[in-house]
Amino acid sequence: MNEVRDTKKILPAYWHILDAARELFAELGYRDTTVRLIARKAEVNGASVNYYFRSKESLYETIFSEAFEKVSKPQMGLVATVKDQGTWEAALDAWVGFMLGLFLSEDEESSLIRKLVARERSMPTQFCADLFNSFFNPTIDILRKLLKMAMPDSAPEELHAAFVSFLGQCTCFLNRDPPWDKIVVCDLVSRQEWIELMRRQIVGNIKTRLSFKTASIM
Amino acid sequence: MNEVRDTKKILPAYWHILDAARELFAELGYRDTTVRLIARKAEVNGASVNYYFRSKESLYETIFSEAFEKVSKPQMGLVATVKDQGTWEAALDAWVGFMLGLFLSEDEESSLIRKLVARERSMPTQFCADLFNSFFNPTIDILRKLLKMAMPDSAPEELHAAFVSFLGQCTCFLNRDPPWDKIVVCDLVSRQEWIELMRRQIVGNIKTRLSFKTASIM
DNA sequence: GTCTATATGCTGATAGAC
DNA sequence: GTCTATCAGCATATAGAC
Repeated sequence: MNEVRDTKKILPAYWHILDAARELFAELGYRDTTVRLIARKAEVNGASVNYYFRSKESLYETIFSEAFEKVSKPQMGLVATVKDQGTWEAALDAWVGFMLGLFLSEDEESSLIRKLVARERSMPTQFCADLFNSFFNPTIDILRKLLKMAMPDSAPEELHAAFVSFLGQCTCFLNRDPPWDKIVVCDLVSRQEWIELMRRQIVGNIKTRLSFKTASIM
Repeated sequence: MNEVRDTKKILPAYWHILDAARELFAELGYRDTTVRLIARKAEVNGASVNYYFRSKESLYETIFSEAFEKVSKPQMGLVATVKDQGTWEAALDAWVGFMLGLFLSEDEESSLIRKLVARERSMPTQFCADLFNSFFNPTIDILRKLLKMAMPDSAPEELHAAFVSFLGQCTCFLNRDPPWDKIVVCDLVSRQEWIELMRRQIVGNIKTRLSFKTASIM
């Protein structure tokens, strides 16, 4: 930790570049972010970017892996929830809450993740495979398991339909460039209340359907 | 009609450019599609592209408006369904079926629309506003009306949550660049069966919830 | 109408002075 | 470590020969 702080004092340019690049890659995507733009925003010389980071590509990789390294920890907590809890309901609540928190929160870390995932979804770079292996696949595998617990007697294609339904409702918050932001966010309530409302909406769908089924049998 | 065919004979280069550009814009997006690529694919000289179409931008506009002009007609049919039908159920079925058909069908016309919308959602061009005015806003306004009919006593934010839920489940099929395609499509059934399955999944959610509510009151 | 040649500008990256 | 100057490459677009 002290190491990091010391380096910040010794190499301010390095950190300025990293901060500027993070913001620009998130805002404009890999393609439209130029080395010159990064240098100007970081208030350093253009050549410094390639001096500290070998290339634009390697700079992106640094920012990319750093961002998803942070998020893999709370996600592992979700796996624990599944194992400890006998029922799927609480775990499903936690899973949807985790995803909505990641894609709807406004804090810097969540916003960065959301924007990077959104960019990789519509214009994948060579690092998209890493995103899948280290973050996305493990996360959605949890959802698959939970749905299998919730709907043990359903056909594979029905399980998959429920899976896509959940995923679609969570990932629709990824793209929020204007004018699309007007559609998926809600000005009527606070952001935190909106997350809660959507969580109840998404999880409520399956809960109601399953309890309805059970009620019909009885 | 004969006019068009005659022009195709007289100006084959014009149509070759249009065909090549349509495919490339859909596949690579506006930014990554270059005039040189279009010319090479159309097997014409590079200067011809700017000769027939004033600029790359104006060529994109031609393809863009042409694509969404075609799709506005069946969408108007949906408005008629809402007015004729006393109930919201059939109209909601039709609405979701229309969206899924547009975003999950493999025919050229649907694929083009889907890819253009996907590109405009993640990296909007100056024509994104047109897309909203002529196609997207009218279409989702129908959904808003239908949900208001289905849930007349719900609070505005609850209506909006249901709205986002529907939209999310339909729009998750927009981005299908590998490896994301593996997630939202289903190899277990035919594409047409998958559309039907998802339609029942999406509409079934709200139907069950509402009938459950009604059953609880009784 | 179709071609070659070229203008102009931006990209990532680097060589070499200080 | 930081700067200026510059490279090679590709972008859109156009002028002018044929």
